[in-house]
Amino acid sequence: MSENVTMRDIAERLGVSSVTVSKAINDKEGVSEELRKKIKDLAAEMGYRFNTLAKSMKEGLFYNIGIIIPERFTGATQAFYMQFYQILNKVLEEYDYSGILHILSVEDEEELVLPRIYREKKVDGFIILGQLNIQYMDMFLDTGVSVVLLDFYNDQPEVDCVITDSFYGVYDLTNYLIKLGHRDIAFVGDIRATSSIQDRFLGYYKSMLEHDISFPEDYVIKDRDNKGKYIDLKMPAKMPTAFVCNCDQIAYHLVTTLQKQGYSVPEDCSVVGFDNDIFATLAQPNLTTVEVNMEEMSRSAASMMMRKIKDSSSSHGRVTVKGKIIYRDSVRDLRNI
Amino acid sequence: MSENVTMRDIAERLGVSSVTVSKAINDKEGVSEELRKKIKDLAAEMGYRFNTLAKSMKEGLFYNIGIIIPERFTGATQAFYMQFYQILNKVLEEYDYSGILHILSVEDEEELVLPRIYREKKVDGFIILGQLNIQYMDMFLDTGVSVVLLDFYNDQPEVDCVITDSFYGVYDLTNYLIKLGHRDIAFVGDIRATSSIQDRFLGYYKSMLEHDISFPEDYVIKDRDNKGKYIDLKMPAKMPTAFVCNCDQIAYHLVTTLQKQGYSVPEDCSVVGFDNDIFATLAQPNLTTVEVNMEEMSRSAASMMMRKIKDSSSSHGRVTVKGKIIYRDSVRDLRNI
DNA sequence: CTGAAAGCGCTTACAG
DNA sequence: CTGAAAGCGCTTACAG
Repeated sequence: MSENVTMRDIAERLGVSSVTVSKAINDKEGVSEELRKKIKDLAAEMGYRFNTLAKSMKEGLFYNIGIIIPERFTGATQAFYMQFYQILNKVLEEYDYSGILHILSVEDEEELVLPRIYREKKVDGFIILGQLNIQYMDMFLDTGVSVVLLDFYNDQPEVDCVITDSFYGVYDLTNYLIKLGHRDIAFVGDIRATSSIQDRFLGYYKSMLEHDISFPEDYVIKDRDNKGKYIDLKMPAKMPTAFVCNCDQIAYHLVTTLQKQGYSVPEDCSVVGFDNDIFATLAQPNLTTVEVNMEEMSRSAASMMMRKIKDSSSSHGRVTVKGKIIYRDSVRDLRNI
Repeated sequence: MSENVTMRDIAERLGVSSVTVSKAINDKEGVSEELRKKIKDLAAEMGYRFNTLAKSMKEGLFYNIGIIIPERFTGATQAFYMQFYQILNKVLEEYDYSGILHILSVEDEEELVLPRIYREKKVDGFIILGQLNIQYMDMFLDTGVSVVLLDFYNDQPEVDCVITDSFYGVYDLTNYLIKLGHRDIAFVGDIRATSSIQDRFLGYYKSMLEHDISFPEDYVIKDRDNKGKYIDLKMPAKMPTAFVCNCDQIAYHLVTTLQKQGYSVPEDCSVVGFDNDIFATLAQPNLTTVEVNMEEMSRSAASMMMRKIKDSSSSHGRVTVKGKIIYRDSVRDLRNI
């Protein structure tokens, strides 16, 4: 039914011009209310569907945003970024935009291959979700397309990005542990892997410094190899009373590992995570963690992007969105013992 | 750099027509190899990017497929369909198509609101990933757009869909349990919830029938309420030696529940799942399960869709893709006891 | 092998 | 309030 009805078809049936139909349907002025209603009614009756493409052609706008996620951050066990994408997509809908996903394969990232949606001009800009290697980033920025980085940043302060407040998130969380009487606190994460893990470590470090607590070198526990693959966690010589993990997934692994070694959580060791993703509630006990506010971050990124599309010279720099500590059952209060 | 280079720009610089440029760039005949090379080189030099929109306008093709997932099947704990989407998207790329995700909200599904990408004609067809309510389905099919159902089907045999072979998958799995000496085997799943759960139940039932094993009524254990929310599992009066679960997620919950009640898996009870998703390896012990072949299913769905786009009268009906049993550690061999 | 003309379905800017 | 003309960047069908 209703194969390809155009504005012209409606115009002809009503004996008006297609310009008038366009004005009526787009709620622009220059049409009497009476005619507008007649046109809209007929459009509905004829099963008219607006053709965004034709509008795009005129305006040079595509009403699509490319969303790039490096393959490394996807896969069966990594739902975090896909969930992020989902929320981002919903927010873009509110601007009448679609988010076209592009998973950047490991090879394409290494060989600096730009995504097809770039080469074929299908999008007005790109939101990059998850840290890319530096050369790829540089190439991308060189093309001059509108780019917003989401959940990471690079060393150029003028590049627009939206990040979660890793630093203060972990800082607050570590302060909380210290307030509950913990002193022997370890950090789990490869502090060279990504800028956000680094910031989380620095938040932990600041809290420790402020409370004048020193810690041995083996209290910084590496959790992945150079390829980002998780490795076995090496416990410190002196067992800490609490572990600050750079993400919930590794916290989940840590809890399992500890329990296998005969430790109880939180009785023997407390564990906190970051992200509030599926692993936070999968872990037994459920994890105290920092919730990443994906919705708010998506809103920031989307509105940044919209401004950039309208004015490509607009620049916003780094925007930080605060997370929220979610208190659950993985931390023990050491004060009244 | 290179703001909006068009074929005409290239043509003017070379003193040829844009028709020739078009032919050269699209590798169509009618251009000398020499000229073709010159044109391609200049295109690269000028940073030319092909404008798919203009082509779309001429052809009436959008080179996008809408992928609809009901909101119910998404969320932090349900990575399965998002993973499916990801694979589907990659397969569509091979056809130079993009998959535009649309999460269908619960309200839109109930109020029969068609997605914006339908109303604004941004796609050539829809792949629906996950069972929708009947009225919505009917409305969708009534519009006449190309639709392929993925991972479910309805009662109209002429509607194209690609499903995993639930029936034989569970049938094989149950046979396997019986071969290992199990006789008291329960099924976990609401057999009215979706057609695939029903088929899984029937596969179980067929295997039981064939082996002439009867089972009490409470061996069919409901796992969710009418809204699809998981509920507490009610154990049968007589404890089975094995449970066949309709999916890995519920199998994971079952394992946890059993362990809390003091049962060991697989020593006291064996448990098998379906899907081979994240929950299969999250469960301790890891689950024996049926792997859904998302890649093969995506390929079928994509190629079906491509044929429908070329010839809207083409029809393929129900296509079944076989899964594979993945043997892990959640089943006990009862034979030599 | 090469290209002039027409058109895909809209919108913008202008004239009446 | 209403509409004729031109154009967005391509491609198709045809002529030379």
